[in-house]
This record gives sequence, C-alpha cells and structure tokens, in this order.
Amino acid sequence: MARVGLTAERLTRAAADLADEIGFQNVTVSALARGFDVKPAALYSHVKDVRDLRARVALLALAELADRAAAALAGRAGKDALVAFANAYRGYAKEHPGRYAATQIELDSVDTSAGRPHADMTRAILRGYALSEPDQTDALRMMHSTFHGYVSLEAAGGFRRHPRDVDASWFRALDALDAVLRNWPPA
Amino acid sequence: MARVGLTAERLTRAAADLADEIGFQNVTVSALARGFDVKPAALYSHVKDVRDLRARVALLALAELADRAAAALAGRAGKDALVAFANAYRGYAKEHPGRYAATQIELDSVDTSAGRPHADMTRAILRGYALSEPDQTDALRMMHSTFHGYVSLEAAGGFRRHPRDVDASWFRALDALDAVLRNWPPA
DNA sequence: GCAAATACTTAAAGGCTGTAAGTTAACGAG
DNA sequence: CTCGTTAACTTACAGCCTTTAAGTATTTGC
Repeated sequence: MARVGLTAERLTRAAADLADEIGFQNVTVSALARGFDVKPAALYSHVKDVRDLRARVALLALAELADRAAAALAGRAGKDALVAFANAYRGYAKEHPGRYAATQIELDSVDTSAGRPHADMTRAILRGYALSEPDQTDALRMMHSTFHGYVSLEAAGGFRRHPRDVDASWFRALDALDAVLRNWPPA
Repeated sequence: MARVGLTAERLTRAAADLADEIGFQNVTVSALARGFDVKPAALYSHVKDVRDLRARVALLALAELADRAAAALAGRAGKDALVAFANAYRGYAKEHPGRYAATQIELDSVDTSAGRPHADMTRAILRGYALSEPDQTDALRMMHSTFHGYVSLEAAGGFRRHPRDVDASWFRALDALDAVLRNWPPA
C-alpha cells in the first residue's frame, strides 16, 4: 500500500493529458485512478466529484491558453498581433483537443473570473484597430466566434468534405477578419 | 404488458425533445425508456446502442435545420439571404439547444452525406456575392465558423460577462460578414 | 384458429459515481 | 524513539447506466 502522492494539481494535470488522449468527455474518475494505480475512491479526497475535476481541467487549460496567447502577442500590433494570437489559439486547440474542449464547459459557480485574461488580451489586439465601444465588444465577439467556430468545426471534421486546404482557408479568414476590423461597418 | 408501439423514429423524436430539455449529453437509453414507461432493454430492438440513438438525433436535427434554413432563404438574395439564413440558424440553436448540440458530433461511419443540404444552401447564399473558388469555400468556412462560434459561445454563456446586448452584437457581426463578403480580400 | 414474427420483460454482467468505514503509513511531539 | 494523530488509500456497498441473452406474451398473417 505504497502511497502515490496524489494532489489536486497532479490529478488535474493527469486529467488534462488524459483528455487530450481520449477526449474530454471520456475523462472519468475511474480512468484517472487507473492511471495512478489507485482505487477510484482515493480521488475523492482531493477532488469533490467528476464535475469539479473537469472544472479544474478547464481552468488549467484557460490559464495555459492565456499564457501561450500572451507570448504570441508580445511585441506585436495590428494584423501581426491578430494573426499571432489566432495561430496560438488554433495551435493550442489542435495540440490539446481535450484541454480545448474543457474550456467550453460552463464553469458557472466556480470561477467567473477565469475568462478574464483571455478577454483582456483580445481587447489588446483590437487596440490596433481603433474601435470604440460598443463596436469594440461587437468586434471582439465576432473575432472570438470566428476563432472558436473555425477551430471546433475543424476538430469535428466539418471541413473534411471539401478538398480545399484547411490551413489556407484559415489564413484567408484571418485576412478577412483583419479587413473587416480595419473597416468596421458603421451602425 | 401493453405494447407502446416503439419505433426508431418515435424514439429519435423523443430523444431530441429530451435533449432540448435536459441536454444532449444527458440523453440516455434509460431516461428515454422511462419516458415511454418501458424497460431500457426494450429500446435495443429499435436502436443499436446509445451512440446510434444520438446519431439519429443528429440526423434529425440536421434535417430540421436544413428545412428551416431553406424556408428562410426562399425568395431572398444577397445580404437579405445572409441575414435570414443566419437568424434561422441561430433561432434553431436557441430553441433547440439539445438538437443543435447533436449536430456537432462526428457522425463518421453513419452518413457522410448528412451535411450536404446544409453546404448547398450556404453556397446558395454566397451566390449573391460573386465569389469563385477557392474564395467561395474559404468564405463559406468563415461564415459557418462565425455562425457556429457565435451560437455556441452564446449558449455556453461566454458573452454574459459583458453588458453589451447580445442580439445587437449578432447583427453587427452579420453586417461585418456582409461587408467582408462583398469585398473579399484578394490573396 | 394457429404458427410465426414481433414487442417487450426479466435476468444478469460489467462499468462508473460517490459515500462511509476501515486500515495503515507518515509525521510531529514529548 | 515511540506514541498518538492525521492523512492517504482500500474495502465495501448502493445506485444508476449500458448491453446481451433468454423468456413471455401479443399481434399478425395465412
């Protein structure tokens, strides 16, 4: 009965890795316990329940994504910043599909401030486009929608029916986004 | 032991309704059986397994969405068509969140042609914008991404952190989409 | 009216969640 | 260094879900 040294943090990281391997929805207390050679019940000392576990993975993923996006954004402005951010976003989603899926759950009660850094950074991108409220928020929502929509449709295989190169379409979407942000239509 | 008259179709419709009520992920063979006052095992004569059941809901939802979009599109062109389609899409997703969620699963083996009518219609919208390949496909992918991204972020509560009216942002996104389609940036 | 097909039930195995109670390892204090 | 306490993990169990197999009863069609 050697003790393994479980921790909420270790469990969360392992759960995130597991999510990337087998899909976020398949992350289960039992599967996670198996990975540590431990009985499922052992996890309940460190994590409230499976919902809590998944919320922790979501927070981890949001933090990682924010880090990556911040690094991509450093020293860039305008379209350069837009493209760097977008590629960091999409890159993270492709490398870590399970973690990315985790970011999409509703973490209501938990931590409403988790999306904050993300929102701050996307606003930073828009600084290069001279938009004032409420246009800025509208543009931000559209931008986020485009990124998330593209990435999740791509992941779900929604673009596989057409031979057109998926990366090429992505870059054209960024061109289009840049164009519309530079010339945001008046209300 | 009165016979209820189960059918794959009836089960699928009931499952879709259930999905809208309790969420697509919570649609379960047991819950569905309960609704018909029948034992879970009874469903397995009509439906292969829970995966099959969910795939059927997805196909139903895709068909319904296509119908609705077709009706919205009838007799319209250009921005008019774009807005009508977009509103039909978003309206369906809001009225039928469970069904909409179903459309996002990968129905690999099942029926690769399920997304066909959808793709055809979105191409019909783009006819008003005089785009030729590969721009047309790029624009279509961006459009779909924007719709899906907006709708799913909205459903996940991603826009609730800011007071800006969510409908207003939506219409501005459509304006922006129309603008960028009319003036699609050259490669 | 009867045989055969069909619809549903019972039974059962296996997996997952989560709680409660038991055991044992680790650790601080005297 | 040993004792007592805390914390980590296990065992045991209840409840729910999936899915298969076998049984029963109802309907259908000849």
